[in-house]
Amino acid sequence: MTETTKRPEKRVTVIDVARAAQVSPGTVSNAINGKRPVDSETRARIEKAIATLGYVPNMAARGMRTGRAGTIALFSSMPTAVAAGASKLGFMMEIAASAAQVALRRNVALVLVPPIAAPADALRNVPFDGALLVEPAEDDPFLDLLSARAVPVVGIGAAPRAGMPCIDLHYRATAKLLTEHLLSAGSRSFPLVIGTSARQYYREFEEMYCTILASAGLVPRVIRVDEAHGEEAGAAAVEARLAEDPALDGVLVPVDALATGVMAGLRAAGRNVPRDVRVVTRYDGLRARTETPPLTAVDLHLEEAAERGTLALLDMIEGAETPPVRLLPEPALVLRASSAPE
Amino acid sequence: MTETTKRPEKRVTVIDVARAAQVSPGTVSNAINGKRPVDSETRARIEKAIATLGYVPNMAARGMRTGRAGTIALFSSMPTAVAAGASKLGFMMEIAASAAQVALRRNVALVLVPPIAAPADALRNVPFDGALLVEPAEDDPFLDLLSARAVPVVGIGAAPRAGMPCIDLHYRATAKLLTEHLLSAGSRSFPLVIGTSARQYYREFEEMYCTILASAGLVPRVIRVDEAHGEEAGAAAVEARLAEDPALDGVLVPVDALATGVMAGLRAAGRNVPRDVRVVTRYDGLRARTETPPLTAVDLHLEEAAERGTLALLDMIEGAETPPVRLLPEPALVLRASSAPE
DNA sequence: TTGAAAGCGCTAACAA
DNA sequence: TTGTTAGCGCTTTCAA
Repeated sequence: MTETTKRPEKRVTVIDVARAAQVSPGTVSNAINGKRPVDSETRARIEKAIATLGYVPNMAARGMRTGRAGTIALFSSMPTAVAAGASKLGFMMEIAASAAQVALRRNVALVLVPPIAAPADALRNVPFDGALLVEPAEDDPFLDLLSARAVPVVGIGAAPRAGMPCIDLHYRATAKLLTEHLLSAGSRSFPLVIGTSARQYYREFEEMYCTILASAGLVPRVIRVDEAHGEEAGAAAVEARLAEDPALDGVLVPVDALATGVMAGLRAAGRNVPRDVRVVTRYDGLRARTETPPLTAVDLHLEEAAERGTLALLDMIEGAETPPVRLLPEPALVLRASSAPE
Repeated sequence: MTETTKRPEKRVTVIDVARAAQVSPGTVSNAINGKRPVDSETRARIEKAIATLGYVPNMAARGMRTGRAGTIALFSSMPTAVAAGASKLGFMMEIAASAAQVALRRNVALVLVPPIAAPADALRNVPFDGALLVEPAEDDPFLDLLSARAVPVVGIGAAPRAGMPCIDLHYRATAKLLTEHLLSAGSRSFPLVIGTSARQYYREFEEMYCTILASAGLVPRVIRVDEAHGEEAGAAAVEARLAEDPALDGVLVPVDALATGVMAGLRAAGRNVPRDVRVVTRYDGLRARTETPPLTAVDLHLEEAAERGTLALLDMIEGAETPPVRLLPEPALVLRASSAPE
């Protein structure tokens, strides 16, 4: 039984390449990674050996040495029902598309973590060097998971915990924009419809809305509906409200899935949008654009938010200090038929 | 200098946990992974030690032993210009959302790889156990990368190379559906507008379109435009065609970015859709839905395609044999105003 | 049910 | 510019 007969075709390793190229494994490594200069002739031999043997570096082993997974994770925690349906995770996916491209330019890949039942379990074997958290709730289950991993985290929206760097999505400015738009379009009696979960997003919207209405001499009215029930909850809420307030002439409903529900409720109640009632929402996604009539919404500059968040995260992973909050351009109104002025 | 004074806070490892729980590292591993039974009392000690020390397993080390990265990658290679713009990678992202959820249920995460300039370089340090390839071109740069990695691959659309398992997106049936729809809606002179790259998608569309038109006694006309030029190319193509054929009364333009361009071209030429010209496209994404008027498109069952593709891939990774082609429900027409019958 | 020990493949420190 | 060597943290035999 000679050496040449050895059967079990093992994985080709640096050692095999080194032997074939008559150099040491360290030199092979340096030829591949360019961390140290390698003589061009030596490099040629190594490259030839790599090609001949069909060597593919073992990422896991490399990761073990370097301490890098080569990936970052994007988490989105919105209640599934809100995210699902027509716009199917649209908000998250819009961020994901940009983040993935930016990260890849720095040789890091983006891992997608949509809302799931048992995150800790599902991610048992999934390595990542850092995380982007999209509009986390304050009791977000992902937060524990991430603090256990002890990796850098950047929030997109607002920081759920003090000290977490984040890309500010300008909740207050957005609320102001929409509330004042309804006012100037002529609405005088319009509730704010938001979800029940604990989110800074809701809190700041509510605060801004109430302040503006009060100073305009109007009565604010906040309706909370369970996002988990999606569109139907939105429809039911607006129908109930119409019964109490037949003079209702607008609805500010930032969550797009609820907005679609509100539209259905108004249709069912025989109200015309925008003639009788104006409706505005926040995220300018598929739902807002394909509603009949299409909904006035807000350009949040999500693409830019994703890019900055990703770059900040990559910097943190590489050990850089990061300013806690990165600024975005101000949100801009996207005017559509649902809130045409009188 | 006592043991308690050791300063450099090192990572907590199985060894530390084992010491604290007074067991061997192997037992800690088994307690965590449940591969071997562990006495419940012992397990309790280990769990306590893990909690106390804040132990987090090192995924890279685990991956090195098990040979699993814990991720799969989703590649999409469509020319950027087509994918970008309003519907920003919509097709890929729709698949991604479903695939990510299905994969996570099997404790595997999805890595997103949108079209990029230097894929081999960008993915240098990114480990994955398998790949989904969305509508690959025949000379797709990702194919080399994947064969170098020697991981299982599943195509979504059609297999670019013989032997690759794939989820069939029914190109022929889709082409038939759209062509016959235009015919039965009353169109008699309608070109097929497709891209210039080498894709099975285009080839099968062309073939089916030509066959049907010929057997209806009509003259097929195929217009190829460079997808990289996006909407403008579509607009220019249809305007040129109108000059040659003023009787043009329909356009079959499967690529949605080109369809948007065709619509713009028709508008510029003063043609009304659908009164003068009917337009139909394939992917029922943001573009089709928000065009004015909205475009007739096809329900490709992308969600189901993504799910089946992902499951097939995971099975392959686990060593199962996979039938080369998985069947999907037949594509279904989504009728919209752009092709209303006479 | 548990322990001891080998070693996965790579990179980085040190030496030459 | 290159070689030598140690060891990252884990799982998995084999033995008890």
